[in-house]
Amino acid sequence: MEENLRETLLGGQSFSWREEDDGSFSAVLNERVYRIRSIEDAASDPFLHSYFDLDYDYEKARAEIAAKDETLRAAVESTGLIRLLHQDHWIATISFILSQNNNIKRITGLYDRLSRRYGHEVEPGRFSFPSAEEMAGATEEELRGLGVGFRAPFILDAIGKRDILETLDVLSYEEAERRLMTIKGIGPKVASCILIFSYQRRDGFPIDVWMKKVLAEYYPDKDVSYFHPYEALSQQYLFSWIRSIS
DNA sequence: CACCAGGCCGTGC
DNA sequence: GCACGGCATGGT
Repeated sequence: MEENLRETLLGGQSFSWREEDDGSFSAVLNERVYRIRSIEDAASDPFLHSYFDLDYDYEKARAEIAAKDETLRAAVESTGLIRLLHQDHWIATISFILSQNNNIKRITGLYDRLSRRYGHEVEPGRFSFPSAEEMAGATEEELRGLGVGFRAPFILDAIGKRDILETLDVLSYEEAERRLMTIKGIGPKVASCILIFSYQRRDGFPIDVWMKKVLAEYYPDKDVSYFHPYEALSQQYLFSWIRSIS
């Protein structure tokens, strides 16, 4: 089966990527614009090599997930190969604070507005997502004016507690989650997304409104340990699948 | 008009 | 500990 780059980039892990009219994908990351057509384009670039987690064997993981049960097999076969991105901590933190009680399309729009307002232009018309320092002068009124709504104070709290993000790598999942949740607007679901998509914690298992449906309907008598050791990747396949058939 | 979206917070019990 | 209402905004 083939690489599903669209699902990896646009399926809710990241809000940095745009699909161009010619079918390529582009994003402002690492102080430049990246444009790629396929995963092969990432192999020669050190930043993208890490970003796309190219050293992990996703074919093997995918095969083992598919062998677990019929639901996972259907999810894996219908989706193709998806990866878990290795994103910047700050970008992931703000992105998933924005994500609560929101939809992917609108999250992407808010991400763009924050970039245009507080980031800097690395190419004509292309703005970086702002660093915590670039956002440090933001006010609640300003943020609400961009449309973030009730998430404005959460973003301000994250700005003030940004140093937390540099302390999580050495911690256990539970301790890292606990520390992330001291930031307002970060609960278990948002924390799990940050830890998976930015800290390579493959044992996270985000449960949002879509996953509640999947678990209730297909795994009523199971708990998360059932998906071990592929909790995060299994979740991502199930998330993509349930949305595609709903 | 209602209900929903990659939920969380504050309150009440 | 768990249940519940509220929450900004835009789409259906």
